[in-house]
Amino acid sequence: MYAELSPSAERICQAAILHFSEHHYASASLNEIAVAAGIRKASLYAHFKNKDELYLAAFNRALAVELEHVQQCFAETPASQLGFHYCQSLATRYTQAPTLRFMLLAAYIQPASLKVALDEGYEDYLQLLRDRFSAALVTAHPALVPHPSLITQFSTAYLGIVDSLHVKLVYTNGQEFQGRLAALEMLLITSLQHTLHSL
Amino acid sequence: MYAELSPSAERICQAAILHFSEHHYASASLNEIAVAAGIRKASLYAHFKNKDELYLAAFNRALAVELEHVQQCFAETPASQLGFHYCQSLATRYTQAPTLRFMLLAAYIQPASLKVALDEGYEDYLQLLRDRFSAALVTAHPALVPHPSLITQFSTAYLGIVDSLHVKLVYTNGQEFQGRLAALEMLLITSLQHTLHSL
Amino acid sequence: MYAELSPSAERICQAAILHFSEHHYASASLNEIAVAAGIRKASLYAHFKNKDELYLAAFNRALAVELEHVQQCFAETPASQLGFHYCQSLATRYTQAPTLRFMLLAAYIQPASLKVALDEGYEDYLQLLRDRFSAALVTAHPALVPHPSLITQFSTAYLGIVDSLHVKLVYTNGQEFQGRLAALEMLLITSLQHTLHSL
Amino acid sequence: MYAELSPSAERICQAAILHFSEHHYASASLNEIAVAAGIRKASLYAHFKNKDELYLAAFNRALAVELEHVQQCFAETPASQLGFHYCQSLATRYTQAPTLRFMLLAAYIQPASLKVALDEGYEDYLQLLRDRFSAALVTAHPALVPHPSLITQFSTAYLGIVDSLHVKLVYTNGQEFQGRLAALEMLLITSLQHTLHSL
DNA sequence: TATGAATGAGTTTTCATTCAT
DNA sequence: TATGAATGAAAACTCATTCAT
Repeated sequence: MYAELSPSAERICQAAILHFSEHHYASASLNEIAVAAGIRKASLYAHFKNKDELYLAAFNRALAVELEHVQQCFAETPASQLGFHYCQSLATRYTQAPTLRFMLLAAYIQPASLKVALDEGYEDYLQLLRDRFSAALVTAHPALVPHPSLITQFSTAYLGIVDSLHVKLVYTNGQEFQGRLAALEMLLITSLQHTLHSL
Repeated sequence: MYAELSPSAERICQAAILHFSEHHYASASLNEIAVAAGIRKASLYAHFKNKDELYLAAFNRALAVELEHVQQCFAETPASQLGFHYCQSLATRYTQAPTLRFMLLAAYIQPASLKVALDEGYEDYLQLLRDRFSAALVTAHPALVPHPSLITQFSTAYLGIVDSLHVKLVYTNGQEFQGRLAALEMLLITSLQHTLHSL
Repeated sequence: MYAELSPSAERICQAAILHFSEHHYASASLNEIAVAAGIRKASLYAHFKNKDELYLAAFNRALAVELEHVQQCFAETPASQLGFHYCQSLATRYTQAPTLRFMLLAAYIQPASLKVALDEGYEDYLQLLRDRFSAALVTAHPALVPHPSLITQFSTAYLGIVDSLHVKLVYTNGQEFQGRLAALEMLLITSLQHTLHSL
Repeated sequence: MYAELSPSAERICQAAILHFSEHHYASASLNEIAVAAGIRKASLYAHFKNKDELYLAAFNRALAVELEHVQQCFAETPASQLGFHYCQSLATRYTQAPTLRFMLLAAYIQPASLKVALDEGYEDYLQLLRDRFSAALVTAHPALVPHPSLITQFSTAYLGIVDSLHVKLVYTNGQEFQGRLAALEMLLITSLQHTLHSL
């Protein structure tokens, strides 16, 4: 997925993730990242060609961590939960994991030069979510198997719900998160029941 | 709602809205705004005390425009549409109206010094949406009137859907917007039918 | 001594004196002066050609006020006081009269373009002091009349004492002013006695 | 007394002393200092965090030089000179040593943010002068030892004389310096004789 | 006489990047 | 691999001055 890094580069990357989770690309300071990593600014360039490359490396690392978290969430819950365990995890994760904050920031506000690469990365994240949700959906409700368009529709809705929750986290630091989650979960569950009934 | 501006200040404000819709606060350039408005950088300061004040003035203008758009959308459609006409309008509006792009950017990524003012503004926007949706909901389905908690739940879900669509616009410039809208609309509609049935 | 000014110009001048007493030429702001005078910055130029001219006008006014104060001090005290009533007055005057603070600031720190004019003005002030002190000295001690060089020497010393007190005011806001005054007055008085004895 | 500086920082500091001796804090230009030191403006910030820090560093250096000069002057003259060798040295020193000009300017006109530090520095200078003068006084006239209040009074007067000479240097570039020095020295000497006689 | 608007020149400061060591 | 020093470019902001009204 991404290049192996030397221990020093790894340390820089961690500092960068933390910094980039609080300052978007343009207002992030390489100096602060370097100091946080225990080196001087000029030394960064021994590890990364420039700001773009460091940003990308940090993003890929953050992304990998979040992908792993998705995997775990879906692995440790029964299919009947339909991905809402992951939704539930987002609130505390957002406050505790800079990787999530960084990934969302990077997905929403991109420097033009990195737009393509960042979009692709975030698409990977969404695709994984879609796959896991779809799998859980058909496992929990095998009756849907003959209706792939319904599966698509519900998983598309699920992705929409996740993004909606992300937004709540980003712009209000999580207030009212639970209310929105409950309302949207209710929507999906009842809609699903309705749909299953009418099959 | 906001102070009247002189013609020059108005021109600057329009240029600022356009610029701020493409560059968040920290990476926006007063120089570029000035040039776009046909004046020199120093002349800005005859109209606005500093970057913060210009940003706020531009934000309030953009917000007013978006509030007006919400009003119109809900006014020109039957209640049975349940706010989905507004949702539908978002895709083209996002590409054509810098006011919407700016409002979203300002709501998601805020300079610390303006956080409170910007949050309040965006809350106004959300509150208006909630009010209009609730009104349409009870108009279209009077049976819900005795169940205020359901009204709250559906309108909370509606706001979540709107935010979710915003995100699709922001991070992919609208690709797959229609798919997400269809899926979430389906969710709400079927869930609503289900709920109405079981009353 | 200086041109008559219109009432508006007079008001500006007063505001300028106050402002210049707190900010030396280079860091003074015409805008602040204008606002303090109740007009806009551009209107200053209807009364004074530029910053230099306003500065000079204000200086000349301040100087005139201080000259008048010197006159009064010497007029209202017996010659035997030998100018120490004026010295004594300096401490409270410095805190209360912006004219004194401005005159000293302008005498010590001058913009190159006004050096000559300001120096001349301050020389007038010193010359007046010298004249008054000399007059008092010969009045109090007629025995000195045949020794003009002694009169010169003592009045030169007196000017030195006044400047020394000014400095104490300028750089420590008057702490220890009384101590210095007492010490220098003692010096002059005993020296004078000694000199008179040996005539 | 103050931090050791790298050779480059030292060069910058020298340029700063020269510049600050001619322009007080607010009207000094970092650009001119940099150019005088043979570098570009931005490079200053590799050596000093900001204007304040550079100013303070330069001031401390200038102060140290002046303290050293005081030491030397008193060391190389017999006590009977009573500090007037130092007074004599001031005239040429003022024209030749930017350190003296800078120290006086910084003592009289201070940026608010540095007031405390600069005052302390200048107090050190005055204290050293007082100590040296007192020592010379009692060495030359042991009869004063039992009268500490007289010693205080004469040294206070001495400091007043030094300040008075400074002023002459500052506001007239030294014209009439000799006259003032002679007059004030006469004052102190005759007053001292008178006092000694009457013990 | 007053002023709103405009501006060129200047200010301090930050930053990503380079390069010799 | 690390870094001190240097720098061009850019940032926000201030100011004295001008000019049409």
